[in-house]
Amino acid sequence: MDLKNQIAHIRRFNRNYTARIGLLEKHILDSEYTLTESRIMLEIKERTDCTAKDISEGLSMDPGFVSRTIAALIKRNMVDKTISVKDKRASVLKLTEGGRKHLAILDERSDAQIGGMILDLTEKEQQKVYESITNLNEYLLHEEKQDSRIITIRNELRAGDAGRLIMMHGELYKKECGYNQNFEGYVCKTFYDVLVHGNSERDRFWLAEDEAESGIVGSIAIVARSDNTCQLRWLLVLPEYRKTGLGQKLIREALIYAENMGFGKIFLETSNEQQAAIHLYEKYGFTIQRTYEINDWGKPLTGIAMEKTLS
Amino acid sequence: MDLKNQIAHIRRFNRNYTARIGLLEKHILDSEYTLTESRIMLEIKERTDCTAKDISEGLSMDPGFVSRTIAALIKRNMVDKTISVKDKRASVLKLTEGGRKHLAILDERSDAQIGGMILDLTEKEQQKVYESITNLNEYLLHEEKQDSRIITIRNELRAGDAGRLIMMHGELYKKECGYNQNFEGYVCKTFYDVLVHGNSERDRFWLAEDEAESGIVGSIAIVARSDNTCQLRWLLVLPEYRKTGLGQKLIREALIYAENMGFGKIFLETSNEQQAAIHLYEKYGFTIQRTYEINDWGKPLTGIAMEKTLS
DNA sequence: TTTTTTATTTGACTTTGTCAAGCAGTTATT
DNA sequence: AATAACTGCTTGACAAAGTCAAATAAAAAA
Repeated sequence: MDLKNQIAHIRRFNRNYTARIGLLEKHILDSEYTLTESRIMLEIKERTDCTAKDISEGLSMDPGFVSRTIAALIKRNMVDKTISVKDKRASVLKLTEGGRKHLAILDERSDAQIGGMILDLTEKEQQKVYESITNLNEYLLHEEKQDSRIITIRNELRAGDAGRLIMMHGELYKKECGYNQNFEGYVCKTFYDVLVHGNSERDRFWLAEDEAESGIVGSIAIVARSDNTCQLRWLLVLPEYRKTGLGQKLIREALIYAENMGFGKIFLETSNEQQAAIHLYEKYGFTIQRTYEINDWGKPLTGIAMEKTLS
Repeated sequence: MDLKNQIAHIRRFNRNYTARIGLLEKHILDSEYTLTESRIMLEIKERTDCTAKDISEGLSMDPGFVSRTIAALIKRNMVDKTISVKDKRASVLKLTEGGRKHLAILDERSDAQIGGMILDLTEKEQQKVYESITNLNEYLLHEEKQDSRIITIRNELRAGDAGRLIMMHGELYKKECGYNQNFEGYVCKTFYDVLVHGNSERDRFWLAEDEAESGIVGSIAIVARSDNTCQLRWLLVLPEYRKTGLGQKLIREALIYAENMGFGKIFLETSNEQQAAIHLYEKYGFTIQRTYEINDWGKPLTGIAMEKTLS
């Protein structure tokens, strides 16, 4: 991607977007209070213990201008001012009941406008808009991604999921362990086995998805291997989602299911490089049964078979 | 995804982004000419046969104000005005040499600013920014995606590619033909075969990528099946990229490679539902050798084996 | 304590934007 | 063709928004 091209693309977007948003904002905020007054009230509402300085810095306005505008708002009984306890030069600004009411009206109108922009989009398009905005927030504005990610887990395996899980395995194990494409090929085989020769009544997948992003962020599955024995497979959690308890949650779900389905034994296979996972498995009652050599994945590895008796 | 939440997300972005961009713009455009003057000159530059009305509408400014500002620009020799041939009330505005020079300087500065915003991003992040902006352009501003998509074809199969191709096959054939997951499982098997048991010297992949989007948009591969015979596999072009000649290009690349590698015969397998593909294959010299039943993919299909002799 | 810095205010501006009236040319209607 | 309605632009009179410099009083640093 050509840098020059990219810059032009961004600039064009900036011009159009700011024009559009500016117009909307103007249309909405311009009521009996001027745009600037409304913006200042908004700022007061958003900040705790807001001072005049906060506003002039936050909205990059002239301090004198801010001072005057606030004075006018106080006169019109939209804002209250009390001298700060910490610093007797400064005053803490608060909205009055009237100020809050006014903003509530603007809020509603603004919500309606934005709502109108995304209402006729399909769910998928809305998702894309959300993700795009998150990206720009992160990369252009350097805003922290808020941490309140909502992860949902679904059981149904949909078209493309198998491929995506293979892709995730291939990419991740390449990146983190340096495995070669034999490994991805091997994962293909495991999915072939379960999709074509599996037992759809007893096999089950758990796929974790982040509500704010498209795609799978974590997975696990139970595959029946005999009447009494099942295998735990494809435990994977994307790096960004580790240390959140997601891995444990997936294992717990899988174990509960395995017990409920009446399996007496559950086993899994991993390698000596997956120490974090092994500890997790041990925590949930798996013990190492045997080890073996793996030489196909680009470097010598020790395969580890673990097992747990179910009640 | 909660609508209320989404709206709040967008609004927060709007506020921050317009504030940021507005500040940048102000800083840059505010030279010896005021922001408004520069913006008007920009508008004149962008439009062909720009009139005062175009500007007042395009930038949503008061006609009177525009008139005065233009008069000032004319006086300072940045803009020329000639009475329109079509309408003697209106005047066509053009930039003078000086106007163009001035804008060129601003352009450079603006480019530098935007460049600064994306310079310390990784290639992948830049790609994400580009895509995000394209999305917002399309979904929020309803700008047409420009059609000048640049498609590049690479030969190297990277980690995750196999999984992605399986995913694409699974999703697409489900959506377009209603195939079930046995099909995706079957595709897994084919990738297992080539990744683990294939001949990396003779097998080859062509993966088409859109420069402006991440991910693969089309694929094809040659797999050696004997010394003399190879198979054409995984021809796929995403719906949005069809009718662009991409499919043909992929086939041609593959055929040229097959000939150069000294294969005497090339064959492929498809089904009766892939009529468009079959026509393409026939166009490139493939003929139907035999047909057979396929009953595993969710509905009865006729498998079709095609073959072509290579010189 | 003295000096410097900081948060705000005030006065004197300039720039930007708005509104209404008017003029000359264009289009529509009778 | 004559009239009316409309349109693109201009102008005057204002109002709003924003800037700059100086002043004040409290806080922080030397």
